[in-house]
Amino acid sequence: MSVRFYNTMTNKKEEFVPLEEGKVGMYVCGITAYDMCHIGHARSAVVFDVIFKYFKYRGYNVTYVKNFTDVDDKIIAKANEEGTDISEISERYIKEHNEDMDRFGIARPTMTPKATENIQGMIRLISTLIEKGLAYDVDGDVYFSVGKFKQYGKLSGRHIEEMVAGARIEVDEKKTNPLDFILWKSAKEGEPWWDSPWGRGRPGWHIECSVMSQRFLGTTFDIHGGGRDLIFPHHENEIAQAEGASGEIFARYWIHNGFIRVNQEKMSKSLGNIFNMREAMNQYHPEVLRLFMMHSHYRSPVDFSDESLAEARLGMERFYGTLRNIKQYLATDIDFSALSSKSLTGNDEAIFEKVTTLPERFTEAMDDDFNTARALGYIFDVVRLINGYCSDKKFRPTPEALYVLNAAMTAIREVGKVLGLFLEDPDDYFEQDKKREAAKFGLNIDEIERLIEERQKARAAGNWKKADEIRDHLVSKKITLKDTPETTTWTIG
RNA sequence: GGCGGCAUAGCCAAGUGGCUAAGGCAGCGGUCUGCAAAACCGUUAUUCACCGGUUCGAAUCCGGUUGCCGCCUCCA
Repeated sequence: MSVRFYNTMTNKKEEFVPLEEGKVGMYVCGITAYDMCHIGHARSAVVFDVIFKYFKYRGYNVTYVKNFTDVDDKIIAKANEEGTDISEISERYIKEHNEDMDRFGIARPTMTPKATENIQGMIRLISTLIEKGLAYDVDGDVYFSVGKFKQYGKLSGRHIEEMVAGARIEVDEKKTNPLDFILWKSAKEGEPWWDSPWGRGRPGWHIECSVMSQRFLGTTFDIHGGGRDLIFPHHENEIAQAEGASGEIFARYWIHNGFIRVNQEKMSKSLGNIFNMREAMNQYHPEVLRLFMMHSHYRSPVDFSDESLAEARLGMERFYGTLRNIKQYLATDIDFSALSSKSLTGNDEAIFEKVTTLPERFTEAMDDDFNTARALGYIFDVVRLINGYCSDKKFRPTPEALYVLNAAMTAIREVGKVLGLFLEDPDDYFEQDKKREAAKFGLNIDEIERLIEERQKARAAGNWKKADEIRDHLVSKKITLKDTPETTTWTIG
């Protein structure tokens, strides 16, 4: 079996055959460093983080390159606003980006090049394009001549003539064809610049990705990814630049993630419905946000709302609840180290078989276009199975049972690691959750625990009326109690 | 105007030619519990927006209709 996924270039699911056996070269368009990251950036990061981790899980040696755009109009505007230079702005937001992504459980890519570190490579590529007659220089501005690249539009399925007729394109006197895009911009007063054969200026947006991807991954490489909105014009232009210059195929497979929506609308700055990552992480555990995203296929749009996040939180509670349960059983001093799967019989054996084959089902789901939703379904199956196993009246924590539970935990953790889930200690997870929820609802944890203690005394005395009064009071504050013979635990929400 | 995507139970969401249409949330009945909660068991779509067609057979393929969304301008 091999990994299959949807290739935007062909609009079909295809079997993935890497250029070089056992290796994957992947380039993903990163952020323009001029503002805090929002959950849309987080989704893209999660999608490619999971793909990165999954290829590694499948035994590939992956080189994952994700760039930072650190020179651009918006960065310049912000720098001018603050009376500083662009590097201060970009460095600040790259730092914020890394902090957010780390907290989100996103593994650092193999390489994270910056545009400004690759200006010479861009100048070389632009020069080649001019030599080949695919680009032209007008007063220090260099444009790509779209009409000269026969395959223009092959990724997005567009045709040059139709786009010209489409008319929403700004008229620029300097361009031969209104669809031509800029490769090099001449510097205006007060803008950062680099020397070039066409005078002082800076690169256009698209050129950096053509250069950096090929620099680190080769002229032709395996996978290029990014958000759906980058298909046109960004990725189309990257192809034109790279393939126009080299005459060879640029990226062999294209992966694009779907968008985050809010109330059925795209989340965008112009609509003012942006949720930034940091804010979201204060409201929900990063794993809850990841679970929410992975609940849907990576190419589908997902609707971001309090309801959907609350549901993801409940799902997370289910996973961690089972892991906590297993952890408690394993904390006893029953020794199961001498056992092997051969020692198991009957139900123990059947459950063991089912849980230890989870990675196989997980792989089957992920091999099919990174189907995280189906994979999660399989993990939920194991959770239900284990909960049933433990809650059976005949269940006893025998060494055999603990051996099975340990295998279940190992299997869940193994696949969870690829998805970036279940990485917390279950008790820590619930502790964090409690604090976060308490802060959200303005509740005082000490006060709650004092009331619970008071209720415990009433319960011990058989004063059910008082115990229930206290519980009702807490329930009205969204606090749920769970009594066990010895103690009472509680959760919010 | 051009290009593309989506439509599956109360909600979220897999499934893209053939076993009983995954899984989660919510609901209902039961087990457990002082009562609850959690957990478990059972139950909840003869049916996959609508209309035609292809096929022995379609949620899945084809054509049309309706609705929603994205891209075509910076955008993950």
